[in-house]
Amino acid sequence: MSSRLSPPDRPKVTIYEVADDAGVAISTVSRVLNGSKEVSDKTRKKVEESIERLKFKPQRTAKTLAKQQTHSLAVAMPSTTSLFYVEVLKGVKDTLRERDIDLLLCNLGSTAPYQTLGRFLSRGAVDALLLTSLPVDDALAAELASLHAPVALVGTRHDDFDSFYLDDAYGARIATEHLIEGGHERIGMVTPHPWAYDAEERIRGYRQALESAGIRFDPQLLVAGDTLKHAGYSEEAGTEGMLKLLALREPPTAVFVSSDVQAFGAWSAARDRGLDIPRDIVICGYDNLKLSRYLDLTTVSQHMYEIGAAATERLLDRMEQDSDDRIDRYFKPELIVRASTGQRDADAVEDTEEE
Amino acid sequence: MSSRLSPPDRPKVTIYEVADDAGVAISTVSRVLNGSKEVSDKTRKKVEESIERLKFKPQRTAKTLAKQQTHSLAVAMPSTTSLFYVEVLKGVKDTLRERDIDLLLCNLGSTAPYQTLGRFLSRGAVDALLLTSLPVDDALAAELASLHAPVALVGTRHDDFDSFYLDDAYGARIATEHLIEGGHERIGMVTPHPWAYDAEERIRGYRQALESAGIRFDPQLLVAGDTLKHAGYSEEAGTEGMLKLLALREPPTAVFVSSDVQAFGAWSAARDRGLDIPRDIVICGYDNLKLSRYLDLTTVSQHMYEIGAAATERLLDRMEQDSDDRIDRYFKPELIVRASTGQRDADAVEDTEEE
DNA sequence: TATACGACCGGAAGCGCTTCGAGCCGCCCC
DNA sequence: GGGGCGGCTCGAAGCGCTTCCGGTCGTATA
Repeated sequence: MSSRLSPPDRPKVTIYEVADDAGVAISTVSRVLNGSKEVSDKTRKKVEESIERLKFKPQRTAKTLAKQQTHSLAVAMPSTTSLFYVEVLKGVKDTLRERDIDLLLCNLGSTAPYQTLGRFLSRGAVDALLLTSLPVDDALAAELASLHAPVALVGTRHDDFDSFYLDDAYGARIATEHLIEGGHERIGMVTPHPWAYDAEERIRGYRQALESAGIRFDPQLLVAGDTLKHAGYSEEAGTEGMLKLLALREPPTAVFVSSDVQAFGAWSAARDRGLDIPRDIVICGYDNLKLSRYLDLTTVSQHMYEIGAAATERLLDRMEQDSDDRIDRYFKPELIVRASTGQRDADAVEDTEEE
Repeated sequence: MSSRLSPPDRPKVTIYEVADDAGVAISTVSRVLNGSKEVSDKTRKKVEESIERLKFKPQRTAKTLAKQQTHSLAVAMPSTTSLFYVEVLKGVKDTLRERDIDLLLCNLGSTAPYQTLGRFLSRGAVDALLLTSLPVDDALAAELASLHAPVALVGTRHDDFDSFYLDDAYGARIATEHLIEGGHERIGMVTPHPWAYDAEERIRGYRQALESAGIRFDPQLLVAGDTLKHAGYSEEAGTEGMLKLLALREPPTAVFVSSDVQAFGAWSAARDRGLDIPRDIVICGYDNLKLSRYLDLTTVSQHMYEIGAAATERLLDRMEQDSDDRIDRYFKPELIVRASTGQRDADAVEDTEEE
């Protein structure tokens, strides 16, 4: 237990040494560090020279304690490594670029997201929080409020916090309508276990579209994750869902899958059964992952990057000037038609890779 | 400028309140907090009750200052959002799970990775660093050493630091050999601008394989990123590279592409030209992204997840018990044969999604 | 019964920075 | 020439924890 927690022997050059060296008080050093104008040019110069000579680097942690600000922004997401969130994260990171703000990652596993988040927040070490996907109930709302730090919600919403979310119902509706326009009537849907708000919404959109077209909703055609071994937005879930649909006495001729990743799984399941896409069965995904283009997968674009960027922007604003009004903004998804639903590839938009 | 940097009015309950409430000294409270055994059961209980009653949460930042430890691990990578690094990150995160350690992300853009890293490190707020891909020169080595914190290198190596890297030459060699065994002699290669060590190595492996097979190396068949508009491991780079190869008087019949992402680009370029894969041209990628399975892309697996996990494990070990010996471990890539090189899909391994 | 010792706890000095109140000095004004 | 006013600087008091140093007991030992 007494493992030598090496008290690091960093050749600590502190603000005191600088002050000594420059022959001033530490408060003066602090002032030049922070660009206060209450310092004469002469002493400023002197201090700057000492800083340079001593290679002094102000220690972030001390400032943190003194100012009660951590200079960090946390992003909490169910799975940092899911392809979906990668896009959001990229939006965050790009708008954080060049800012002197640390990016903390918090992974809410899928098992106990609320506890994980709670534990993370109780460490009390963030100036702002971007929370994705997790539905905000009253308990969580209270916890978030008690942070006394700006919070932005992405892909979920709550009256008390800035919310940036998606019209999932709309997205599902335009996807389903597209399938209907393609002449399909038996349209299946594969969706994850709806522990998240968005899943419900997409189901709603799907049913709306069917209804408007006068197609009766057949419960058999709706495969939800909670009836499968694999839940969530995984490929395996997609595979399993598709197999279940194909096993029906009267299988669907078109399938709307709740995410591209699941769609990949569904796709390979169909292919393994010897089915040709789109000849024998058509598939429409959701998310518009960049890679979907290579499968020629029709899908729904969610502008995740933009959302991540917008939310971060807002957090930054509120970090330096808090405001009481709440943003409540939602993004409309967009249908991207490709070959997997029988249309010819008509990709106009080419998003450019910046990295 | 005098933007009200809201001095948060958090109902601060500190260790002092707890001490007051429990009728003990703050040092005792601290001892209870840290599970010191030098405290009687009676007082411990008393203190714990006060903590509970007051809902006291020790403030991480104060501890940080006092102990000179930040309880955080930073991961620095060229592009946090590249699909490649996502796997590494997942390995990191999974082994960090349940540990009371913050995960900081540092994005070295591709423009000025060294500066970006330098700036990040000078903030001096990490207990450990996992650095990927960036070649470590003497200046950087010195900088890293001056951190006085454990450092692990992934995908690059240096004598002074724990290194976990890949035998890129070997990976490229087995890929190329596979193509040769398929009866190909005109084998192209698409590689990014070699600002990274691995690119060179892969070129070396490619040439080795050709040489062993008695095939003359044709410079025309090697398309490097520095001759293209799009550099790096992007799809666009792959597309452009493939087009360049196809434009040759005598185009290759097989192409080894340095990354799966580029391979996707190359793939679609070939397809757009009306070429069938693998009938007209075969393609082999590198990385074994999960999604490559859906394109049936032959590729080379790099075990990125395992590497990320191993490196993190090591960092954690050294955080609590530093050691002077250096790990120098490299991982052998593995060829994954699929339909894109004319073989029938033989996927045995099914990695399971855990999230 | 005196001594030693260990368990337990309080006090106080940091950790390295920010910030506020106060002081000094030179200058302008009446 | 005295008072006042700014510009500039210093000193010291935090920020909320950790930890070392002693001190006070109660108990075991001679």
